Amino acid sequence: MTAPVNGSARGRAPEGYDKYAFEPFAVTVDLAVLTLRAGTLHVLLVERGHEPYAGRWALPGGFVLPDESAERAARRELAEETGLSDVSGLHLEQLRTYSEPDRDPRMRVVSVAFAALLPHAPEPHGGGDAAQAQWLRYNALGPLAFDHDRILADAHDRVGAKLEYSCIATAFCPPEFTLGELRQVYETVWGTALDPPNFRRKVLATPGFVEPVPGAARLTGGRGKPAALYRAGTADTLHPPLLRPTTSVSPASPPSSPSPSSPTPSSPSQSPPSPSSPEGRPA
Amino acid sequence: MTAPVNGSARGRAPEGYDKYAFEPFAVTVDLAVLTLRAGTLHVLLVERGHEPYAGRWALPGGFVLPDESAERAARRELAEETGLSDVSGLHLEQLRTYSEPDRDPRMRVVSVAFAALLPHAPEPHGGGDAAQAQWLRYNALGPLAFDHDRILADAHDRVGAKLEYSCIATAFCPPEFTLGELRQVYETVWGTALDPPNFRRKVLATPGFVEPVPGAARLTGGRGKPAALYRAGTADTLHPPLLRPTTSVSPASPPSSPSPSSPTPSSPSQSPPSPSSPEGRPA
DNA sequence: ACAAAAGTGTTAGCTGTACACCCATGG
DNA sequence: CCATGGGTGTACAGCTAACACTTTTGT
Repeated sequence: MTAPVNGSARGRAPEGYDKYAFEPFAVTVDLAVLTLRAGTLHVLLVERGHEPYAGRWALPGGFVLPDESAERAARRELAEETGLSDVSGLHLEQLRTYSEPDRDPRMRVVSVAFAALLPHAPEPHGGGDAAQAQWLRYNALGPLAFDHDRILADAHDRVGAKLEYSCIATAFCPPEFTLGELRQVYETVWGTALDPPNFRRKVLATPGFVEPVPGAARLTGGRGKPAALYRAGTADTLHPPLLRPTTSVSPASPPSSPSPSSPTPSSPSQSPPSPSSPEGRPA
Repeated sequence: MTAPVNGSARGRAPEGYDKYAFEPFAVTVDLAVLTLRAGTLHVLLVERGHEPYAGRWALPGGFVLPDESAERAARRELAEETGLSDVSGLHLEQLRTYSEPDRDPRMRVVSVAFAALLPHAPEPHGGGDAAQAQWLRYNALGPLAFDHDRILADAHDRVGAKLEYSCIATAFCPPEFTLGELRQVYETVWGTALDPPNFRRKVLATPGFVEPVPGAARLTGGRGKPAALYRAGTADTLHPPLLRPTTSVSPASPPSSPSPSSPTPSSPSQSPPSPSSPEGRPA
């Protein structure tokens, strides 16, 4: 049901029932804003200036206003926090809703969490207010405020899982990018090295994943042969999926990371690997 | 942020701010309770007795109470609606949260949707109240109340996707089941026929998916050779995944259903195939 | 005896993986 | 001219898909 049909109110479903009959719930959004800076995963965090958790880092977010959906609220907050003008094209994904009664000691706060993926990282808004916002390395985080550790870990899991079977990797890339940059997205989020030739073939074999920039455009990231440029395609799903390596070891096997690039996808204060989260294709 | 740090309230984050400063939000849960009856997918629905949408079928659900999480509320509602005594072992999965401001004409209702998977279908509670609850065939539904069509379609997508890479199929089966019954879960939800020998091998090759019931137990579903019985294993992920057939046709290709069993997985009044939903591994 | 479902075996074709190799550029 | 990264080719392992075939029951 959508409204007044629950255990006690069942069947009495009034027309204009008392809106204030129940203890009020605050509905907020929390954003896990992820980007790649210098080849490592970064998260946008704000420093809390007040109790509870004064001085701790927390995910940006805020109240859902009376006339907007959670998605709209998330996009508005994203624009405010990052200072970006057009947030409309950015990838925003609803993670899940966190509703434990004691997650905020002050009152009942139900929070709809989102993951946002940004191409390049503009310096955060640093709005005139007290709270400072900053990009921090995902791998070097202390415990966050509230249950934001768990939310962030869930966001990382979800993004990692979606890389396997969707095209969201391009959401981390600028409008034009090389296949090497695209591969770095996978390697950074997964914390594993990928075989460049095979990665290239996989991506190009998927119809709408990327499309070449026709002009013999090229660009260099330093030394080496100039790479061709690509734009994000129209497809949003990957067939067949691009599975993580290290996979297929069925029995127990801790996250042995034979990756030479990133040390380990160690989450900040990673709550359990969240096999219980409502998504997150393990692998 | 979890509470008072949003655009306008940023930085002022008071200790005991006015709980009633905002228009109140009602927080509810909606349940898409799925089960298999006679080889077809069924959904638990309640008939609305009042406006809006009087006479229409709707998903069961209700308010989240002040001291419980959405998950707890969902499980409580599930117990109430199905009349089952121990709902603790049943598979419950948070889908996503629906928060469009106009989704309920009476007031602002934010609803956390869940999908529940039941093994066998007890006749619904049919509690003494006015609203009657009933199992209805998923393929023969008229438009539901509110945005419940979309929620139900999202639930179906999610369950279909999770069958590919998780072991939730056993959640539809009784404690002991045959591999034929397990295969029927896949065939019914996906609307496609699977090759029994290959399905068998896939399942048995996955370590923790199912485990044989040691006693030379067997059971018959009618004619044919008696089948061995299995119990659900401890694993919750499938490696490698059990992908849907009809897959791998990359370009446009409407849901051509070459399935001899189910006619088509046609959703009730299926909103767009929801490539936009926050999960749902297409295929 | 026949139909139906369980279960075993076998094989052709595809895909992923690993790795060798060539190309173009900066230092 | 060497290191570095882009890009191509190729061969082997493993898996999937398709289907033939045997087993065991009910009618």
